[in-house]
Amino acid sequence: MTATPQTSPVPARPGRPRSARADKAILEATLDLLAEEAGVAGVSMEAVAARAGVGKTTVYRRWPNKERLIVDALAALKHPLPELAGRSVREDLLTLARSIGADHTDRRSRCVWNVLGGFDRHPELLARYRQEVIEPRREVVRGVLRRGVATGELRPDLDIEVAVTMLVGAMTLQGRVPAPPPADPAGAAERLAEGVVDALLRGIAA
Amino acid sequence: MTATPQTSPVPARPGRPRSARADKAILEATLDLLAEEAGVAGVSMEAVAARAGVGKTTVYRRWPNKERLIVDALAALKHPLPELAGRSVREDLLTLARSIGADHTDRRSRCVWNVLGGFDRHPELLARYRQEVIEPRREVVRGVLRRGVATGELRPDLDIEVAVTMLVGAMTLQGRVPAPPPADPAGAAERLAEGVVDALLRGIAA
Amino acid sequence: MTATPQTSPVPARPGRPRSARADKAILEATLDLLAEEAGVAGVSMEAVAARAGVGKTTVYRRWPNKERLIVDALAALKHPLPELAGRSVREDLLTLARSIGADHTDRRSRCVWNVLGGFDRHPELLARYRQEVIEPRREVVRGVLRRGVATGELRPDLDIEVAVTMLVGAMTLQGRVPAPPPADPAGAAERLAEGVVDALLRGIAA
Amino acid sequence: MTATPQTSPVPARPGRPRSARADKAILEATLDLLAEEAGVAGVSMEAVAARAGVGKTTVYRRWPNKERLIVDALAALKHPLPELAGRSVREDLLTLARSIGADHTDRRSRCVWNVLGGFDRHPELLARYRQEVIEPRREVVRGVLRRGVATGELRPDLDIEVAVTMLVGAMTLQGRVPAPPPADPAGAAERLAEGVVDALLRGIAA
DNA sequence: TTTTAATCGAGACGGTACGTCCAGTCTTGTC
DNA sequence: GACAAGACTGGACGTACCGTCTCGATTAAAA
Repeated sequence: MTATPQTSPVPARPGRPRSARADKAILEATLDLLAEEAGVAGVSMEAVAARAGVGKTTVYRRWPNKERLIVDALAALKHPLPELAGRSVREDLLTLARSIGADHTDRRSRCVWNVLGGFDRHPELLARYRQEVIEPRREVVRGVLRRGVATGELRPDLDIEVAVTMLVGAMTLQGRVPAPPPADPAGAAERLAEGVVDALLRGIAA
Repeated sequence: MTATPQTSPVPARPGRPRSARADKAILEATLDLLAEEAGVAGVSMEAVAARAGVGKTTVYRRWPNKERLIVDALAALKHPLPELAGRSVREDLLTLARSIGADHTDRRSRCVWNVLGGFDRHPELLARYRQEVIEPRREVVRGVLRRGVATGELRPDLDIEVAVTMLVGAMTLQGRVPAPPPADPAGAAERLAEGVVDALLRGIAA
Repeated sequence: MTATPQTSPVPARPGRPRSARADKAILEATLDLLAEEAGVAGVSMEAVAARAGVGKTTVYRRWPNKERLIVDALAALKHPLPELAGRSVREDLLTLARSIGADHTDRRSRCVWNVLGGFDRHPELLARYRQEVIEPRREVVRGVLRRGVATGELRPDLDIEVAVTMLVGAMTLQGRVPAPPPADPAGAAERLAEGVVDALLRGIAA
Repeated sequence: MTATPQTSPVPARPGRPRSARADKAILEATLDLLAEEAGVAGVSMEAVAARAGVGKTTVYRRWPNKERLIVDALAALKHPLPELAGRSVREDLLTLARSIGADHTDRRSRCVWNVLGGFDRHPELLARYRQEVIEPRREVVRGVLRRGVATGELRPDLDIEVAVTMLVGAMTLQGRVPAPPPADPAGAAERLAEGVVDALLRGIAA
């Protein structure tokens, strides 16, 4: 039984409450700037504040520095986890592969990597990003694989972590390192997703 | 014995020749700074020049901007491509997986990603990096897979690009996204390499 | 006996009355900060409110801005006008010279000038300060001089304003412009007061 | 005999020399801003840099903070010491009184006080201003008085410091403290100068 | 006793300026 | 010419106050 209103343990902090509109405007502005040509480099606290129609103070009151702001903006950006049909391992993995692929294809999400890069100096930030954004996604994949092992669809001796990393790694890398991105990145991602899931399931050995 | 100045086919530009020592000192300084706690963020042209004991002019005479300098420094860092025994596909893939893993495990190489991130705005740089650093490595992997198909070790209908991406993606991601890196990253990388190659070869389906 | 509430011509506004303690605390805090090492520069409305244990609103409800607050604080600080014996012009002028000197010797009063400086932009403030603080003092000096003329102690053709300015100017300047202030500022002020009054009375010509 | 060029002990510092134009532009801009309606409060380092057409860095390279810059600007502003005829003490004192008066009448000089005020926290600045600007002027007055004593024009027992302070104090104060400044400040200053010198010479006693 | 209305503290708001740090360029004199 | 030194413009960084604006909680007199 939770506390009743009159005994609420969170008695509303004193002072003027923070503006929810400001919160939203700042995040929006950040994402906007991120999506423009300059990418992360185009995000400056001053620009964010200006575009959000907000004082710099208001930004700094909520986020202690640029990195933190960008991580939060990015976290707000991740596509929601997809619904899984649960009919077969193959179908579920395909759904997940597509979803992860989408997270790395669209204009704004691509720059997650830029930020992540700067995290060598902010280990606690990277940790937070991992915990809040990455792990939940990996966990879903793990769940599908575990279920597959249980139902006998997958090998009983499967190293789940390895399989997760292969799926996520392949979908993450796509469009980033290989030769000039194709004219039709979405189509390419789709084909890759299918290819990866099938290769993973059947193996590549003859 | 290299060509003496007077027989050089490049008839020796007038004025003082560029100092080879400066070139080296600058690259070294860049790598040093990269390896320090601040990572890429700690690399500023001023710091590089100062540490190299060189004027800023001298740096800018050779590299037009910070990104270019860092790419070149990083390129000098990549582990050389390993020798392949050629006895079996599995053995060769394992060798390659280890090598790629190593490229993303050690202190300095990790920050390649930071830089890559900033490349959305410098497509020609990303292209150059892909062409000079990444493609040669992918090509080696491709070669092994093609040979495997030819010898019948691998499925004849194998989608080689997909397989390359799975191998490289998995090894690239390792240690980056999953929960706090293990105490023994080198050992973990080794285990991952084996797991990935085997999963890739045999598939994960029952 | 002062007017009782019910006969008061100001029939007590509705709502909670202003706290007299707050008034005092704010003025005290201002003077405190003024007296600290940072001087006027150390007085910020936030610091005043904090030190007075009062909300910023409470300060701004009483004083419209920093200048006004500081003037009022300073006005509260001026030494009261001294009693004049009236036995001789010399004695009275000496008393006044000492009093004015004291106003410019002690730690907090010194900074009156700082504030006055900023008044070029607030002419109405300067006017108020002149009217409420300075003129009353000059008027006392004027009175003494007029009386001296009347009693025949001073020249009949004396330009009173000039004489006032000389006395006040000399005592105001002391300790401010000349080389490093003496170890014993009070003693120096005393000697200066005597010297000034005598030079003024007798002239410096042979 | 000073060092010849080739053995110069100041062998020209390495690097690009500082731009003399920038120096001048910055000082000009500062004085400009000082003279505008806002006075000292209108002088911000950003405004100075902008108006001087110069980067903020360039200002900060030369002056460590706003106070220092303003003092230097102000010092450059003082009217040059007047030539003294030397024919009589009265004439010379009158010349000096007028000069000092002028220093406190014109638009820009008035704000010297504002700045001086802020010096309680920068004792070394005040010291410098005293030494470089004020003392030279007092010294000239002292010289005239000493000469007067020597020629017998002034009392042999004259306390020179007191007389200096009276003259300087009176002329400094004029236009600052008394009731609203007259329509014709220059004329008023002239009349005050004469009145002060005469009162000083003859005394005010009957 | 219940309004009613101005007070209180706390603290968020949009701004402006501070003084610092780099990027990339330019300008010296020396080698 | 290249070199080291270092000045140049420009612009973002993160901090500190200004004067204004809500909040919820007192506090007294009026109803």
